[in-house]
Amino acid sequence: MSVPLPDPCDETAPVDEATKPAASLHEGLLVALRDFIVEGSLADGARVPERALCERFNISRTPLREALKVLAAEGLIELLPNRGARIRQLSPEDVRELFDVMGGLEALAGRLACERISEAEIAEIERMHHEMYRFYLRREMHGYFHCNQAIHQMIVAAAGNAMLAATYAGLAGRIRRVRYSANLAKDRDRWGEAMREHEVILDALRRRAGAELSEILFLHLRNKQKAAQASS
Amino acid sequence: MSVPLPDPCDETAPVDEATKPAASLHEGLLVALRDFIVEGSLADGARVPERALCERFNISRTPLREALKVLAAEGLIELLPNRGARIRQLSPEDVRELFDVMGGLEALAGRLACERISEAEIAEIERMHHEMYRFYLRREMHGYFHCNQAIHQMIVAAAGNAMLAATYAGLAGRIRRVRYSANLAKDRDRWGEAMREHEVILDALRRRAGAELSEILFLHLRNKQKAAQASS
DNA sequence: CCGGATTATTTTGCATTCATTTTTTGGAAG
DNA sequence: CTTCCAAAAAATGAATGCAAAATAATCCGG
Repeated sequence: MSVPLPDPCDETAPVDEATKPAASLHEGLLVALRDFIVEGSLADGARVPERALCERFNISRTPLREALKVLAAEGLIELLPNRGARIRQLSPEDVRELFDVMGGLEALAGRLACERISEAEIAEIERMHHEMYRFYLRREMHGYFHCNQAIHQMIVAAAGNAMLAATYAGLAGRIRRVRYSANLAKDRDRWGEAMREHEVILDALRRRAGAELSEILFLHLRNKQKAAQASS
Repeated sequence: MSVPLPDPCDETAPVDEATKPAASLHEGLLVALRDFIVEGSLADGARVPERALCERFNISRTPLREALKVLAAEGLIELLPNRGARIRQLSPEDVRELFDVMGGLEALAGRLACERISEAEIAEIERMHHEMYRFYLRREMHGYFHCNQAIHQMIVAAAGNAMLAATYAGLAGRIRRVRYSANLAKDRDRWGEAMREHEVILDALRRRAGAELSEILFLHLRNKQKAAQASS
């Protein structure tokens, strides 16, 4: 009774973020296709078979092509005029650049996180850190990487900046195809070094030393990049 | 003779970057539409008239809708299921977030620029700086802002990181609709302060003090944000 | 005269269709 | 047997068509 006119021009915020998954068919297709590509279902540099994907997702070419255009804008695929799409393969130089940008964004995340992170959030990151440490001691790569990614993700989330999170997620998706995992196996020293860096990161976060954390995070990513590059 | 089979999978690089402008109709439309929106031809929060734009650009709905999807992915517009697109209006919070992310990216740019910038590039930035100073002395806002943007752009370019440049450009496009210009007029102190900050930026760049420049640039953007916010 | 429901119009989303371009296939000449 | 060229086949880019949803307009009851 208090809202007789549900003003049709009032779509500013009411969209429930929790209901997002089922937003629309296009949105769903986009997510599905992105996953399909990021998961590595298509070979690196391979052409994207339009027709096959239409059958695979049971849709016509129109929505598929729309999704393809978006994915191209995101940098996951590239469009060759009159020749369709192909999985974009990142050159070593591209990967280097991506690592640096992600380093810059994580540095920013660290700084912002120090300004607003709660004790509870720090505690959660500490828990994850210790879990990661256990994996490190047992030399369990898979678990270690999972925790590692989770920690970095949590720092980004703790920054409380949606634009940052979105930008970061976009770049993370593009680099996911690059298997920079499994490289530590050949480089035990790097693994230990990374673990120590994480100790320092956590310490700076606890002290809420923004500038310091920012610096460490960037260098941490730089080191990660160097390690990945060396073993590639 | 050495290449009997022009391997159809070898489209890695030959695409001439200089010939890009006329890449394809879709690409052209995308640029045109983006400009059309960024330039402010559509009111903030207004619905995007699909049909009208089709006539405006003399194309059918299919390519237009593709472009719309891409623009939505870029964050310039938002898609309401079954209700079309509307110009995305940035909340003060969004703007705050954007400024921080751009600050983070410029901080990164400054750091990277210090690693690789040439004397010639520094000299060019210095020239622009002095030109900006002249505009400052004469209180010519328009020219001042032009130089200001050019300097920041040059620092990003000097970083020599295409991913960074692309990411930065994307965010810059989104914020262009926000008129944070003309705010210095009401705040002479901020103007002088900004000018002094630019002196420090240039100094750090000359000394190639990466971490220092990084810090200054981020804070410079923070101050810019505060000034914009205060006068809004 | 106003409010609410019903119908008509417009708009959106997707499928289908058409014109070009590209790629493949076939064949003939060298 | 290779190479070049031509025609067939397939794929791409864009326009049109059609069902469903949303918005606007109309009509009827109070």
